[in-house]
Amino acid sequence: MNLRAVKPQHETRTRILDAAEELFMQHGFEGTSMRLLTAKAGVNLAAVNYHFGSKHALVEAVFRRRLDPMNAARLAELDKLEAAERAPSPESIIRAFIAPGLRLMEDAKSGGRNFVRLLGRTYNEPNKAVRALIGQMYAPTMQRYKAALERALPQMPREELVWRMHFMFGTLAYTLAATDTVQLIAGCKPEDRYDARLLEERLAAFLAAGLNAPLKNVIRKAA
Amino acid sequence: MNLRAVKPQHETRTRILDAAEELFMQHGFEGTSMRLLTAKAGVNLAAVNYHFGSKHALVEAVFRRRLDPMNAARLAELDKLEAAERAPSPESIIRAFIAPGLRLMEDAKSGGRNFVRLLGRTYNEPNKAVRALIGQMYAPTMQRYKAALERALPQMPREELVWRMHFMFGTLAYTLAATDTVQLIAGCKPEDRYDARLLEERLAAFLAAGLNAPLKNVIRKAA
DNA sequence: CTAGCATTCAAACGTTCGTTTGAACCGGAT
DNA sequence: ATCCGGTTCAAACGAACGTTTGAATGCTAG
Repeated sequence: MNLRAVKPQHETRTRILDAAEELFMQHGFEGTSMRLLTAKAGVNLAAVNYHFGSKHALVEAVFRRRLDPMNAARLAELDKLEAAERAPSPESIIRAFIAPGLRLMEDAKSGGRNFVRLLGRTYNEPNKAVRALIGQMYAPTMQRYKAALERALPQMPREELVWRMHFMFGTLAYTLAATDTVQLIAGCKPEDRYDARLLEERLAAFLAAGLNAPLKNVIRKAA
Repeated sequence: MNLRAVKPQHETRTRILDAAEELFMQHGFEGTSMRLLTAKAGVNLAAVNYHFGSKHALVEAVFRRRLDPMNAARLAELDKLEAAERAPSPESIIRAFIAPGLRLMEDAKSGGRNFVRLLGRTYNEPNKAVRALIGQMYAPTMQRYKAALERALPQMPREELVWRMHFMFGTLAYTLAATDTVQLIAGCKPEDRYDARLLEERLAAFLAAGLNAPLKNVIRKAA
């Protein structure tokens, strides 16, 4: 009954998702028309509505395909970390969070890099529905990491920690998006742009230092 | 001859710019139609094309109105700093850079806050023309700050500095955009959300620590 | 008072958008 | 051979888009 199902099952779906990933990254959601998208995917114009129902549902599917495994990986890394040591350092927690994203970035062939850049962009997406979608997909992961960091930094005021997590999130988002705006300051070797190992070292060093920054004026004024 | 020019000169232009600032922030460029925009501004549909020429030219004008003075302020602050002390600290340079943006954020009445959030979003704007526009507006400022930081951190490899500036830029952009995505980690007192003094302390502490992070593994691997 | 100019206005332009439709197509089961 | 559910296809839908047009309007200068 499902001999066909083995090979080309949902092949059209996949082709659409891949094309959408790339085009959404390049032109944004509203900037990508169904005609351009279906042409790139090599499928009929009506295929998106047939397989996904609507353009918005396609957007949701694009994120769900990658984001669910990615957040699962983040939680798994944190589980592993907390099982290994009783009190993981802030830096190791940071690494657990950023590693899955960077891993996806290295994967250029299957489109992971496209998705990572798309994701970086979408943190600042104007469209409310899209932002809400991302927010609810991230919520469980963020809660667990927040709790882990609170345990790792018991002396830090909760409010300050929230802000520093916010800052970290911004750094990661902007770095992953890695638009050509980077050229503003330019000067890095292009071949290093996508070296995830190197980037992880750089990010982890920067973020860990920022997260552990002395509290100085902050404490007094926040009180 | 220009009695009219004194009071309502270009009043329509200003109304359009203000409305565009707010709507672009809320819905993005492509998500904001001319009809919605002109309705909000209380002007005729054709007014945008009459006064600005096209929608894209309006986008450019929106940025130019705020960005040119803001970058001028950044350069002025750096001038003042370098005149006052022979070797300004990295943190003081950071403060000089972020202060003009934060100052704009405090100004809720004249729409400065709208613009700051719009700007934060636009660093990751998919539209190539818009990104190029922003890039060229920022280029001179970035060059001067890069040079200043190189002088303040002579021991840091140029390439590493570029990355850390990149990280800083991301943090700032994300923080200014301050979408409701912040709610992800939530927990901060709402009234503090727009306290620029407090936010400057938090940002400066975080960024200075990140910028000064120990080089550790980075140096070896980058070499 | 009137001629001239910048501005505003309602209406329409042609294009492109996301979506829908109904027929055509294709294996596998009856 | 026949039917059938799942899928693809060309064509069309109405709506919304950015822009253009040409007449109306209001002010200023002569």
